Amino acid sequence: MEQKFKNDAITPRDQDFAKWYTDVCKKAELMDYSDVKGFIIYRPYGYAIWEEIRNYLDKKFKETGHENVYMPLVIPESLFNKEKEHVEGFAPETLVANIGGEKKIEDPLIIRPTSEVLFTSFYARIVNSYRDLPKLYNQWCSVVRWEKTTRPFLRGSEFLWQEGHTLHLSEKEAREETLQMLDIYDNLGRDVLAIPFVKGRKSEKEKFAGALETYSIEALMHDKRALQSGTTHYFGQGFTEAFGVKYLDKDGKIKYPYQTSWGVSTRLLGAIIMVHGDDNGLVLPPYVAPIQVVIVPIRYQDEKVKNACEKLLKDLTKLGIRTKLDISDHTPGWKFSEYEMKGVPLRVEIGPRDLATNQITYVKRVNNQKITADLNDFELAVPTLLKEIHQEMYQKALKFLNENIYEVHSYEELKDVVNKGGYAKVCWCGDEECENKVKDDTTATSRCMPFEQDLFEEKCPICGKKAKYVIYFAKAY
RNA sequence: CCGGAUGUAGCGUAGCUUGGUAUCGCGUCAGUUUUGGGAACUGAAGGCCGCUGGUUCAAAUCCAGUCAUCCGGACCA
Repeated sequence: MEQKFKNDAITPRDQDFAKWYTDVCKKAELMDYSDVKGFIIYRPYGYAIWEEIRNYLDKKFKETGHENVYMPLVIPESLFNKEKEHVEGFAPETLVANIGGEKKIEDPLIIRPTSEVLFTSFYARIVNSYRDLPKLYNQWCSVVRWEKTTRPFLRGSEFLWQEGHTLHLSEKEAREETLQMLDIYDNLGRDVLAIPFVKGRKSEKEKFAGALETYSIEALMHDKRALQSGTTHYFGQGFTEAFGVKYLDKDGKIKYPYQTSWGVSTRLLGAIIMVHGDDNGLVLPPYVAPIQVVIVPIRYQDEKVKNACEKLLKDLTKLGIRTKLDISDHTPGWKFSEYEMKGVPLRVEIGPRDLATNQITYVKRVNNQKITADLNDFELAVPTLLKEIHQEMYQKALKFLNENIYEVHSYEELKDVVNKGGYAKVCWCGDEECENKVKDDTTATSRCMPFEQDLFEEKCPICGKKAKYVIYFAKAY
């Protein structure tokens, strides 16, 4: 049996994690490669996951007063060059168009790697009065970064994301916005993706080009490497001054607004795969799963089975549960494996044997637990099981995260932790030199400084100077 | 961008050393019997051997270049 299906088997997760990852991406039909390096095809099953994330976030954004807009794909190079730090951060990875029709374009067009300058230059034209603020804009789009090393979802030359860009009257309000959006991302993990994050502020070295402060949520993958999963930035007035965004305030003075930006991308799909997946393939958290429940009939030609399946499909769909009834010619065993690989959270088996006692069999993808229950109780049972599955997945991931955070007290310990994987929680002096040293010695980088700054050591274990911040170091994607 | 590996049907592969028109399995299609953990039999279809150029009477095979993917490093969401 095992021999027979060797060809399309997924590489075992702990044998070769990278290969396992790409196997899952392709075999669960999330994506495919295109003809251009780093540009992937989002297949319906993968794209649907992104749509669920988008639906959830879009609702949250609107609830907090944001509006969607759409900005152009291209930025004139001359405009892009206006903010020095920002340009220096992105210049090495831009794709530039300089031919239009058959003529050379004198001011070449940069395919947006992010849209700070587009938003800011637009804001410069529409913001004149304190009455025009705040401006709370967001856009769903794709951006292009000319990456050297690419991997599906984790690092692409083009990726899908949302980018929020806001302007505020006061520093306080802008800082609150930055943290509010970070919380929305954190809640997305907790309530939808079943992914717990480590969150906090980035060091000077790791913050976004042009930002005064960057915050991030960081997930821990199964191979114990960190994945930056979302960022929010506080810009202060750097961009608004550079682009001349100014308004006349109540007091008759000309002022510059305070700015933020924030984004999450299709990289989250990578996080879902690498946090929850196992040797049988994908394991999807119920609230983003394109198919939440799959009904596998056994002996579909049996009238009783057919009727029960069709009724259940109809009733569950009516309840708003994304349900699929697979009546294809494959054997039940094939279907079991197929939907396990595709990570469907809950499977329902209906056969003559079940129906004889008016029962159905539920199987949870996350732990393969089988539950036999009365057919008529589905209305309560299915939503309850989905919720349970979500909780179990979250708790499992949380346990894994907590087991892989280590407070370290010496440099040897720090190196040890990051080398074997996981977060080293360090009392750090704040000097970039120490970050560089860790990176040189281990390739690990600082991830973020948690909001709870309970220093547990006097001295920085890297240099021996006075410790100022609690910070996480880890090897990251 | 640097180092290593790979590219033959939808997938996994044989053939390459020593040039002669491509092997096998899975999948696909048709039919029959099947169906509680990846069904069986019979028959059929499916190939610019990644791409471009060179050597040769002849290239999957030899040579050069190029593109893509994977792994490791440097760089970044």
